[in-house]
Amino acid sequence: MAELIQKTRKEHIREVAESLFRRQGYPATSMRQLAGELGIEAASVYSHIKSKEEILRDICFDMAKEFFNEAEIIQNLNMDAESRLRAAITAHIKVITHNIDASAVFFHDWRHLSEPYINDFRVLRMQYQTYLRSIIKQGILEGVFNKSDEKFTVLTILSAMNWTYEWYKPDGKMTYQEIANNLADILINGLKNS
Amino acid sequence: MAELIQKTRKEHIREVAESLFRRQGYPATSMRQLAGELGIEAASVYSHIKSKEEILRDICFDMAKEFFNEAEIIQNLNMDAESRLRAAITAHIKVITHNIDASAVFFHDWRHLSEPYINDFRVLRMQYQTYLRSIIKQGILEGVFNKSDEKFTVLTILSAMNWTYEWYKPDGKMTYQEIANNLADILINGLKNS
DNA sequence: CCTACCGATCGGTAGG
DNA sequence: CCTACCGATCGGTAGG
Repeated sequence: MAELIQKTRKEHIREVAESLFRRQGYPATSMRQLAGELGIEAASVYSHIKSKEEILRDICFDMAKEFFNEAEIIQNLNMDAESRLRAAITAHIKVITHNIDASAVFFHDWRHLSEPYINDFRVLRMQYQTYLRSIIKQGILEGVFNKSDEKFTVLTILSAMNWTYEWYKPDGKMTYQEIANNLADILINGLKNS
Repeated sequence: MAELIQKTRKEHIREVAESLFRRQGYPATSMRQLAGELGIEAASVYSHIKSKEEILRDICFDMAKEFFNEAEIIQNLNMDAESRLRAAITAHIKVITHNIDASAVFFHDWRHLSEPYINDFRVLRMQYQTYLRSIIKQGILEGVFNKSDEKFTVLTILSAMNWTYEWYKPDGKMTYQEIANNLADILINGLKNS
């Protein structure tokens, strides 16, 4: 029971932190401000967390986990490259739009992690690029994607997807599926052999 | 002469600040650290600038000016939509890659501007989107781009372009023209009526 | 461009 | 979860 309450409180801290970090960035957000929005004293926050960076760490690595969970599902399905890329884009946009504050922190503030965490983070990033690259490679083998620079292609796909957190509004007129499909239309069409 | 020296020193401060802000972000960079890299005392920096935020302001609005200078040239040329979009992408990538540190600050740290500057900044951003949108509209009128959501299309183009500062290396194997052309190939091909 | 310094605020701890 | 507090550091100023 005590554990249940503590977990809920910690999740609350996490949510408020995500919102503050998103709006102001990690370094510009103080523990006093975080505590203020929670309605407690700054020192009290430390009953639930070890340090300010622990919060950032949790946000960054939990987000990474979300992306990889989706990636693993897609990798284990039997699909042609075009369908797989569309599925990968949809899954990626789903994770971003369903965790919009955490996504902003994930993309912006990972560089404020200290060693060795920042290095672990960079490794995960590379692995995710490798996953996307395998889809592009499959498409080239299938003869459906043109043979442009694979690394550049992956970076372009990531670029187009990752900026979504900057403008996506949960109550906007586009659902995440519509965003993903439009994005997939442009990117897949753009990569196709004509 | 005194003015010339002062101007050079101010530019030096600006360059070092761009590099530090890029690596650490604006809030996480202290004036003492900036002074340290310049080889002077923190208090001495204030002989050349009024405040820390003034440096950020100069970086952000000078970058905006660069983007708009290019945009104005392109708007005044007589071109079909496809060529105009390619020119716009090339110009945009040129500005980013030629000011790689300042670009990172521009995209990351504008939100640490105070009023009224942050609002001015947002207005400029909207104007730039309107400019890109006019190109998309032209393309739809010409029947070369498909009739998808214009706002979304513009945001996608900006997304794909703006992430470049994250991975571009001046000594990498791709020139900025190659990046721009590859990007234009994917985006224009992706937007085309088939 | 420096020394000397300001008030404010930072992340975090001790001890209850 | 609080009071009381720590040493460190912040952006910036006075006065030369």
